[in-house]
This record gives sequence, C-alpha cells and structure tokens, in this order.
Amino acid sequence: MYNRATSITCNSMNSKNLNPNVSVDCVVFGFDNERLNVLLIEQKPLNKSIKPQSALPGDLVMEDESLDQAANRVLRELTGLKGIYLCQFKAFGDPQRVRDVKDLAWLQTYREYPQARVITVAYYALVKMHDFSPEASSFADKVYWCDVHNVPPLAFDHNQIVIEGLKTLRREFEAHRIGFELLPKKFTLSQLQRLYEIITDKKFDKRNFRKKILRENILIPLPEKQQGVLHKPAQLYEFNLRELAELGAFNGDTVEIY
Amino acid sequence: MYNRATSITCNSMNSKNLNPNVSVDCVVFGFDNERLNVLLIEQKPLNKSIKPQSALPGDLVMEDESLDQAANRVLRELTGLKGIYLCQFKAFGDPQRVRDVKDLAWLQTYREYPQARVITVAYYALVKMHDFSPEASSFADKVYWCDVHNVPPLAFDHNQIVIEGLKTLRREFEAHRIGFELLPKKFTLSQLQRLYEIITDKKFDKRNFRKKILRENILIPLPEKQQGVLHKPAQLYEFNLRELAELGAFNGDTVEIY
DNA sequence: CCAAAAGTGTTCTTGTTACACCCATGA
DNA sequence: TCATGGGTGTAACAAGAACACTTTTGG
Repeated sequence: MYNRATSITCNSMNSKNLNPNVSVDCVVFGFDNERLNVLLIEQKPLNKSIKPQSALPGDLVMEDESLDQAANRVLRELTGLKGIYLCQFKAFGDPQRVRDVKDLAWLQTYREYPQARVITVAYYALVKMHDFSPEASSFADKVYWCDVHNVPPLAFDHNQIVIEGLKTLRREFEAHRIGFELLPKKFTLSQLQRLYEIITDKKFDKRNFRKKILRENILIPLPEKQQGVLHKPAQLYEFNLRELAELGAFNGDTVEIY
Repeated sequence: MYNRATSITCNSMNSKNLNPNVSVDCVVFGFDNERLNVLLIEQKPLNKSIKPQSALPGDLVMEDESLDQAANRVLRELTGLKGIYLCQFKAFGDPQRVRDVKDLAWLQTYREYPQARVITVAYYALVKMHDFSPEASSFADKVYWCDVHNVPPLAFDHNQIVIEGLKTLRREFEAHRIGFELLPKKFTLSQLQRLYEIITDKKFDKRNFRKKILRENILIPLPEKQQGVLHKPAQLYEFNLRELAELGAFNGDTVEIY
C-alpha cells in the first residue's frame, strides 16, 4: 500500500522527482576480442549478512525526461559510462516482476514506494569493452563485466531481460551491420571473423567469410602487416566509413541523445 | 499537480484500480482485399461544441494485469474485438506526449489524474477486416476503419505510433510469413499477390511472385476454379497449414493470451 | 469478337555452400 | 625444421530480376 505525490508536485523526501511506476534497464554488451560480456552491477545489501545480488543497471524514470534520456542517465549514474548508443527493445510489465522475496530488502532500502508496480523499458547496446571503464557509483557496490554464457541469478526478471536482449542483439547484428566500432582501427580479417562468430554464436568458413566481406566493399586494405606474431603476418584493414555510413550501419535509425 | 492512491489501496472513485502512469495502445491493421486500414475510435467530446478527435484504442493499465493482458482487455472494451493476436512493438515515453492542449478536455473528462505523465506501450495486430465487426463502447462514440494512407490528425502522439506500427508490420511481414489468415479459405494467386503488394506497399512481377510462392510449398491447389468471373477463371488454392506451422508462421514466438 | 485477367519459361546475374593445400614468420 | 595461423579458387546450386505472349471466359 502506498501513497505518492508526483509530477508537478515535488516530494520533499525525494529530490529527484521519480516516477514510481516506470523504470529503464540497460543491457550493455561488451566485446573484448575474446568473449561477449554483459555489464552488471552488484546491489548494496541492506545489511552485511545478506548475500549481495547482481542486477542490470537500471532505475526509475524521472518525471521530466524521455525514456531514452532516462536510459542514458541511469547508465551514467550507475556505471559512469556515457556516450553509448542505447536502443530500446522491449517493455517488461509482469505485475509480479518486482514482487519476489529475493528483491524485497533492496526495494525497501532504495525505493520510496517499495510496493509500487514497476514496468520497465529495456535497452541494449554493444560496445568495445576496453573503451569503457565502468565505475561503481553510490548505489552499487561493484560494476563488472560478465560472460554472457555465465550470467548468475539476477534481481527481478533481469535474467529474462538479458536473454531477450541477446536475441535482439544477434538478430540486429545479422540483419544490419552494427558493431563496427568493436575492433581496433587496424584489424585483420581473422579478428573480424572472430567478432562475427562470437556475437552470432556461429562458425563460418574462412574462405566464404572473406569473399563475402570483401565483396561488400566496406574494408580498405592498408599497406601494413601484423608485426611480431609467430606465424605468417596478416594483412591489416580499416573500415570504409564512407560506405558504411551510406549503408546506414551506425546506430539504427534514431538519433543519439548524449 | 496530482495526488493519488494506487496499488494495494483501492481508490473508491476508481472501481478499476488503474495505474495512472502506464497505458497501452493498439494499432490494429485490417485487410479487406482492397486496402490496408487501421482501427480508430472517436473520442466522446466534453461538450457538443468541441470537434471530436480520433485516437487509437488505448487506455491505462490495471494494477494486476500484464501489459499483454491490458492490451487485449482495452481493445475488447473499446471496440468489442477479441481473440486478436497483439504484438508489442515499442514504448513511447516523451514527457510531453499527453500535454498537448488538443487533448486536455478529453483527459479532464476521462482521467482521474489528467496531469499524470503517461508512458504507453504500443501493440500492433493484423486481421481480416470482415472477420471483426468493431462496436463502439461507452468510452468511444464511434469505432471505424481508416485507410492507412489517410489517417486524420489523432490524439496525443498516436499518428507517430501508427507510423511506427506500420513500419514494424511491413518489416515483420517481409521477414516472416504472417498474415495468412487474411484471405478467404480458397483464394487465387492474384489475390495473394495483391495482399503482399498492399501490405508491403510494393509491386511484384507476376511470374516471379508465383514462382517464389509455389516453390515454398505452402499452397495446395484445389480441384476447383473461380466461377462467374468475366475473364479466364483462376485456379483456387488453400494454405498448407501443416507446412506453415512448421515454419513458425503464426503469431511470432509468443503465446496468445485470450 | 472483345475485354479482362489468368497463366506460363528463359536467360542472366548474384549469392551460398562445400571443400584442401601452400605460405611466411619467429622460436 | 616446426608450429602457428594466414591466405587462396572452383564448381554446383539456389535465388532474384527482367521480360511478352497466349488462353479462357462472359458479355
């Protein structure tokens, strides 16, 4: 049972005029040339005896910001990350999604209306892990990257959100050409193939992959080779940004907020 | 400025315990062998002098129902339609989306908290128009089908929602094989081609279309022809439901609610 | 016999799959 | 000289695009 004042009214308890019924959650995937990871935070437990729980970075939406703005703000506040293109993929609204006993202590500590029903709007993003060094904020004890194949039990319905986010990511990655910011400026075709294989979770034939990718005319061979490797050094390439832009490869069809 | 009681509290003014911050809107597309239409309702104006405004069927979510349930309930209550597979496609959360002066009168008449910020979760569906006879409810003066090329100015941000719904519909229609319930049981290849052309808003070559569709093995030719037409009568077909089911053609990958 | 829509085949190009061996380097 | 990953070509097949004339019916 709860009672609240929102909107134009500013509740004195609550410097941040939050909407108690709507949140955003961010499924940020990070690629590190080896594995696909997802960004998690560890909730600060109520008291030290309670085992801390992991969760997606997410929080209530403020009354005067859009959903896109909220997603960017929340990610920045909880993890320090900014300048990441977040793409909305689904709203989760099961009436019981914040009612599990495992989440009660956290809700009572951090939410003004712990009983409020919360619908969450989920966003995903894909970044180069080493470009971003997430840092824990006051709300979270830790922020860490976690292999998508090894996600622990998370708060609320966040495991389901991760799964649906992954599905969306893979669908989008195969359909459009997202994810070209994930490699070093100069890279080899094998690195690119590994990127494709890790994200789509499929294997490709080396010759066919190279044929296909070179045919698309989005790579520029450089007058350089790998150095210091203990095998035949590979040709280095960079992306043809002009071509990619024409194909609408960057950031879907919406506009960046931050 | 508003104050409210929700959730476990049942407000005596409000037999239906609605969440003031979250709504659902339904973009129901109807195909009538000629055109693609969208289902609209006409809002009951506050007083007779105000020009009535059209809108998508939509309303606030109840505290104890899921978003999918809400979408189905709202559509049924406002238009009488049920048994329609609704698919969530996007949440709209601009803080100003219910702040336009054009919508003030309606909000003040029908909403307990007219100032509340409302995030809406939009659903789309595609049905055979003549299978459904929408009927106006107490909340709406009229319910009617409207050619998607001629949508009038709508309440709130509903024009934008229709546009995004159409984009989603077309993308899904081309990707998967939805929409096979839209033709009569027995139909001609020309009818099927017209369906494709109207929904995707493209033209196809007759020979190539037939080759492609027959190759897929989803049609069964019937020992029957058209009758009473003033030209060469066409072969009739029916769908190979067994094949279609295997291809996962029906209703995406989620489960029907009602 | 006319109007109207049905029905039909070929060619060209492009993309997809499957598959196995030699090459350049540093240790 | 060896281990390691880099680099290459061909054949078979499937899918997509372009294109024009004959057929059957009712009026």
